[in-house]
Amino acid sequence: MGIYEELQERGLIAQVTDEKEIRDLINNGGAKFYIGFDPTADSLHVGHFMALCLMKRLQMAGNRPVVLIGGGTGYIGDPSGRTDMRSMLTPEMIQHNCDCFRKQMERFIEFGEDKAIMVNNADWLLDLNYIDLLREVGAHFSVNNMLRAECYKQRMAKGLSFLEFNYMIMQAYDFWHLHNAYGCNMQFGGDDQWSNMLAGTELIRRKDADDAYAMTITLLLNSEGKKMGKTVKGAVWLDPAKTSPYEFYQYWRNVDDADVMKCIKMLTFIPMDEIKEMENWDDSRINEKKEILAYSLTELVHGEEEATKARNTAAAIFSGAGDDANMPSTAISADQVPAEGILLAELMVLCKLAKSRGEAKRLIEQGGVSVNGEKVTDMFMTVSLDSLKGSVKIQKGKKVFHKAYID
RNA sequence: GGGAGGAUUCCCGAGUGGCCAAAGGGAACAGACUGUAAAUCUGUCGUCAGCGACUUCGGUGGUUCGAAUCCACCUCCUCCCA
Repeated sequence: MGIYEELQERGLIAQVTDEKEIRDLINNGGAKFYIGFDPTADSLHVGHFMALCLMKRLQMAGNRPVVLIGGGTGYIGDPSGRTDMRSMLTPEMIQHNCDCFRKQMERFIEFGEDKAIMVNNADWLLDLNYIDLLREVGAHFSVNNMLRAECYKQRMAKGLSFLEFNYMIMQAYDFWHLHNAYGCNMQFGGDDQWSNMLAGTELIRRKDADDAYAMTITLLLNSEGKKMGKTVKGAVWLDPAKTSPYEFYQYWRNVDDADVMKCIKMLTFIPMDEIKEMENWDDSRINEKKEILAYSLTELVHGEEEATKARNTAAAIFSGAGDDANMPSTAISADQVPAEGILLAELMVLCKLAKSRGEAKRLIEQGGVSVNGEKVTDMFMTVSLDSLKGSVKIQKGKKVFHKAYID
C-alpha cells in the first residue's frame, strides 16, 4: 500500500487536481511539495498540526517538503471561508509569530540538507513592484472567476476589501515562485485553501505551460460539522504555555463518541491495521479509545514525558488513584489573603474558575463547587491562610479541578 | 460624488421616550441522568457589600424630570445610482 492509499484510507484527502499523477508522484517519492502557514498567532494550532503530520508522512515516504512561512502573506490576511476581516498585524507581530512558528515546527519536521526546506514568502513578496506584478501576474487572472470562487462566498454579503481579494493572487504567486526557484511541483493545504491553490496551478500553467498539482486535506470537523480544535477560550494551541499538556490531553479525552475513530485515523500515526482492529472493539471500550487518542496526540506534540504526566494527572483526578501533582494550579501571594481568610468566591476568580465573584457564588449556590472533595453549600465560605499554605483543591463542576496554594 | 438602510449585552436578533440590565434563539456554565460521551429535563447567564445600588445598547455632545429609543456631528458597515 502506498502513502497515497494510506492517506485515502485515513480520510485525509479532500480534493486533488489529478488523482493519477499525484498518486504516482507521492508514492514514488517524486514530490517536492509545499504547505503554507500564515503567522496569524504566536503559536500553531491543531489545524497546523494536521498539515505538519501530513508533511511528516510524505517525508517518510521519500518526498521533499517545503515549509512556507507566510511572512509576506501575513500582511494581507486570507479571507477564505471567513465571515469577517482578520485584524491587521503589525510587522513586529508578524516577525514574532514567524519566529514562534519556526521553533515549534522544528519539533515535528527535520530540516536540513536533503531534508525539509523552510522559506519565507516575505523574501519575495515584500519587494514586488505593483505595476510589474499587475502585468506579469494580474493579466492571468479573471476577476469574473475569482468572484465566483467558493472561498469568497461568505464575504460577498458582508464585504470583501481589495486587500484581501488579492490574497489569492499572492498565494498563486508563491506557488509559481517555488515552482521556479525550487522545482516545487505540488501544494498541500487545508480544504479551505482549494481556490487559492488552484489559482497557483493555473498560474504556473499559463505562465510556464507547466503542470503542477494540488491536494487538500480534509478539515477536521466534529459530528456537528464544526471545526475541531476550538474551545470557548479559542484554539487548542500546541504551545504548552498557551494550552497546557494536561488541557491538551483533556481536550482529546473528551471528544464525542462519534468523533473518536475519525480523530485517531486522521491525527495519529497508529498503523492502519491496528486502527482497523480498534474499530471492531466493543462499545464498552470507547473510553479506552479516547485515552489512546489523547495520549498519542499529547505524546506527538509534547513528548512522552508530558503525555505520561497528563495521563497520570487525569487518572488521579478522575479515579482518585495516582499522582495529582500536575493538576492545574494557581499561586496566590500571602498578601492577597486577609487575616480572616479569603472568600472562596474570590479565590475562584483568582484561579480563573469564574469571571466574577457573582458567577462564583452562583456556582456554589447551584451546588457546582467542592473544596478538597467536599461540596460547598455556603456561598460566603472563606478559605484560611493556613489551609492555603498546604494546597486547596477546588473542583468546579464535574471536570474542572484546580489547586490553589500560597507561593 | 448622490440616495437608502444599519451599528444592541459572547453570537444572532427584538426593542423606537419611562413598565429595559433590555424579549426570543444559539453558545456557554451548573444540577439531575450518565461513561471525563451524546441526548433529555431543570436552573443560571452585566458588575457589586445581591430585596437595592451602579455601569452598559458604535463615538462625542445636546433636548428632556427621564434616552438603547429624539436631535446634531463623527466613525464604521451594507445596498442602489455614478
